Amino acid sequence: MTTPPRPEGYDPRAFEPFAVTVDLAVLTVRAGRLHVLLVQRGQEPYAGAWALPGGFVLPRESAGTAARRELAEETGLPDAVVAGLHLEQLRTYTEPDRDPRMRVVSVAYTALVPDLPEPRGGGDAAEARWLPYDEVPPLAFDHDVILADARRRVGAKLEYTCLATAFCPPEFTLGELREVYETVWGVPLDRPNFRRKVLTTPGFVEPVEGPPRLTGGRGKPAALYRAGGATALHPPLLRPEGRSA
Amino acid sequence: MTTPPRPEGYDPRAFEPFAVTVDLAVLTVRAGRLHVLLVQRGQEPYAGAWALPGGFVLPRESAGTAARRELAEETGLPDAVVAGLHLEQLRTYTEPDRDPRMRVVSVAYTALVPDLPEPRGGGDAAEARWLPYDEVPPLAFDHDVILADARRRVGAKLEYTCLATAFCPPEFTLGELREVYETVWGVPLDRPNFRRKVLTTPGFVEPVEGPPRLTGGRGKPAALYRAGGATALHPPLLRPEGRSA
DNA sequence: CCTTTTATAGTCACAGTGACTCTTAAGGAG
DNA sequence: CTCCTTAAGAGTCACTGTGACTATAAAAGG
Repeated sequence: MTTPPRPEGYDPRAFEPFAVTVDLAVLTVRAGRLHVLLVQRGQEPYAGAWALPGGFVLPRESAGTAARRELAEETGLPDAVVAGLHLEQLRTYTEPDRDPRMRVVSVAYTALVPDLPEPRGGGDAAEARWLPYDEVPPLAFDHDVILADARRRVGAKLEYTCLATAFCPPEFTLGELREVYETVWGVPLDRPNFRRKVLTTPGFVEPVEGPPRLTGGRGKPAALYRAGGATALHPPLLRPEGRSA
Repeated sequence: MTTPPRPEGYDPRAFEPFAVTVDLAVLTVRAGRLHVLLVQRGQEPYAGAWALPGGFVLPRESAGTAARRELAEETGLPDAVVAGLHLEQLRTYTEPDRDPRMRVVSVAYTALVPDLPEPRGGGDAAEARWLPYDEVPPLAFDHDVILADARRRVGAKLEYTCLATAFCPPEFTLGELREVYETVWGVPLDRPNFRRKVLTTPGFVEPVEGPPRLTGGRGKPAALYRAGGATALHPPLLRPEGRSA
């Protein structure tokens, strides 16, 4: 199955080199649905297919730096947005034949962003678009697997971290925050109970002093909050049932 | 800070190649203390220093395969043990200067094992030994960081998974299982409460039918259990306070 | 005006847990 | 043998957090 090991005198330069790439699963909640940022590939292999944004790590870059650079290049999102977004290493994908061209190891990242302006293509990407998660077509390489892993991870992290605020604009209502949970988990949550839980967890959110209003829709205007200082949720906010959807 | 990006016409082979390695943080509980499997390096750089076991990923190997191979080579642990152990990808370390020789990206794994026979060196490792976690000297490369990350991750995973059984032999007592939690978390747990929690969580452990005894120490002999079918813990078993030790 | 919609307040019962006590079954010392 | 120590295992009680649910407040639209 593999080349026999040569423990002593092993010189990695003697072998065909590895390339290292980053891939990004950028998620957002838009109109009550989970969306993913995808790019349409402009080159072979998989030219024309949709893929996660990403690309090669440069010789003097860390993978995290490369992730932000590639995201900016391929999607044209504003620099301030790219610099400030929550980026988290997900997993590294190393199957020998995952890229038909050569041996490529890819470090995948997950990013959570509030609803953002439409991106534009750039670099290797012919086009960049937000697609609803459940309308995503088969993706290039093993990106379907990466995306599924990212979704599972984000769902789990909502339970025991304050990460949901990363999906919201700087100031948000508890209704918007609840929508994040409902969208990612795919289950409706009880409004009063959700409110109680969030407000009694120290550091999850803090009230914004200004006029307790904001709207455009009907119903009583909601108070505004911003993310608090806490990052972990103790005790966690468990999703109903053991469902992993 | 980095070489300027060259979005189009980028050929990764034109650059100095990356090497890809795996590093393993193998943890066990021995005599009530957390231990780490370390090897003493036989070659430069860091010759003579302690390091996590690991090595280069071969051209036709996945990182997971490489991890098991390197572990077997460098520690001489029995094949059956290496084949059966719980191995989990931790994180990938990509800082450009983490290895003084060349650009090396390392995929780190965490493994949890029951108390095992003393390993022996082999391959690049002059010696292999179990060292108590809090007596670990400064390690080669960025292995201190990897080890600390592994420890934090394992501590967190004990809360919401059944992973603790991976530290135990196939049949174990609830006292041994509790010792795993106490050792990794560094806090004493209430015996009856721990017992109640474990036994009422479906699929965490299942009783072994045989004679409800085993011993060598004093005290009432404990019933034996083996790991159940569950992997997740709902609801989780939270450690006292929000301590992350 | 009434209806609809959403936010916010409050109630009640129950499950899970922390803190604790008590009993049982071994080994060791005398 | 008896008594002491040690650890397993059974059981109690009070409190916290949560799920389910009801009620009120404040907006928009007919």
